Amino acid sequence: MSARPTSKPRARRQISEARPYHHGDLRRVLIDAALQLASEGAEVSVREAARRAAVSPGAPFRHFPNRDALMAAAAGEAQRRFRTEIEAALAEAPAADPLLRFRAFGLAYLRWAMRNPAHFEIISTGRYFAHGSSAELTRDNAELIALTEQMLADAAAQGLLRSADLKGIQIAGRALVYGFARMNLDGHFPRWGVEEGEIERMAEAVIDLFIAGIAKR
Amino acid sequence: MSARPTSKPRARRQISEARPYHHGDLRRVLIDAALQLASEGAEVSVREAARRAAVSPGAPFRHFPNRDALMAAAAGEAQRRFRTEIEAALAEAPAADPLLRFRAFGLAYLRWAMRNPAHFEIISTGRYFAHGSSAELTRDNAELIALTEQMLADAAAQGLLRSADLKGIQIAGRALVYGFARMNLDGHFPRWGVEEGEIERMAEAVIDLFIAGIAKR
DNA sequence: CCCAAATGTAATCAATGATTACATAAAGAG
DNA sequence: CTCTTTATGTAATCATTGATTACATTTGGG
Repeated sequence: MSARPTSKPRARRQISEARPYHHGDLRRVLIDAALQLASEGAEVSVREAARRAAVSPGAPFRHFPNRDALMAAAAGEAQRRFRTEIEAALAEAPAADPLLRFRAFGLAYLRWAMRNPAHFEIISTGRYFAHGSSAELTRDNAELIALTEQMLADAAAQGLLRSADLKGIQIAGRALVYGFARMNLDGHFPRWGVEEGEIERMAEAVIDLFIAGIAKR
Repeated sequence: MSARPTSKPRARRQISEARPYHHGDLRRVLIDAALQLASEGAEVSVREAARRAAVSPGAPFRHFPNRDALMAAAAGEAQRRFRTEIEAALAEAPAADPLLRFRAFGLAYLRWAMRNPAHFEIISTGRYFAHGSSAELTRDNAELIALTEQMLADAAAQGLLRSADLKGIQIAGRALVYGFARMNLDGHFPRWGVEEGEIERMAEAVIDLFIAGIAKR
């Protein structure tokens, strides 16, 4: 799947021409263009992606059956980056304290969402493609959720939690970070956008407030 | 073009003809059509709204300079209904207990959002129109926020809160309900959609969990 | 009564998602 | 190496949509 049989360029006609007939890896370039467009705040259109790839308007449809499929692929790529960042943060968090790990998860989540709002929107919104359409994305997301469930279960086992309603805590936690991230990209933090660090500090405060709320003391 | 219509029925011109040249109140009808379309899950297009109003595709632009303006007007209408419901709920809540009022606010918020997801999206998303474009909507929203701030301030004054970080609590509360509402309409509650009451019960549980988290005990 | 403003229609444009017929490059069989 | 097959890109085209412009009709004030 991943390894293309990198063939040796036997016919090197493309060097002489400014634009060879066959694009190197159009699929990847289109995905990157879509992510790029999204992060510029622009409408993501198939044609504009094709334009950026210097390719005809119909070419993308050789790689994606429709616009949604392109967006789903872009979402998959974004999700992969998101997950990488989460896991990196968890790798640095102390293995012993589930609540600290929970906190690290939430911080990494919000930090990525603050810094890549358009990518976060593509992943989360279900507006670009039907959410069930990408099995990979669904599975990937389910694994992240399972991670947090495990942390909460560990915390409960260690007697760190005030309430036994783990499901409720988990939903509330998800809603909290999701809501904060979406409020940011939906423009509900009007004046905070100016100073960059302010919003991330607020995110940290909100997460700490939540953890303090669920922790036994 | 033989018989001229009757002399001067000031307000009742549309009764005789099947479709009079002038629509009764096209502006209102277009707004309703837009809301109707949204709640059907369809794409809201100016043309479709015009189609539903049995009017030419260009007619809406006599009432709204562009699509965004129509959506902003629809959002204004939706927000009015939202606020009406919130205030009705607050009117029934006990005046003395700020935390109970806070809870009633959250419940009414989520209940409305669960039952009118498309309307909630139009209000919140900033995707149909620039959020600052409708001063009325901005002011209206600010007043609702001020309401919750007042409740929290009252609660703090009565010594009901565990933390003194009112701003943090307020943002967290907003993020919580906003996130829950958006998770619902973004399709993050996959299997819950089937049974109607389940999701509202979960909403209540989440709100209670939050209130328990911020309350002194 | 008449005219000006408001409001609707018809025609038209540019952009977009999508499809189809055709062109060209790449890969493999012989 | 040559020939065929398949993957991939182009060109042309279509329907839909937001938007604009010229024109038509109604309404209401002077």
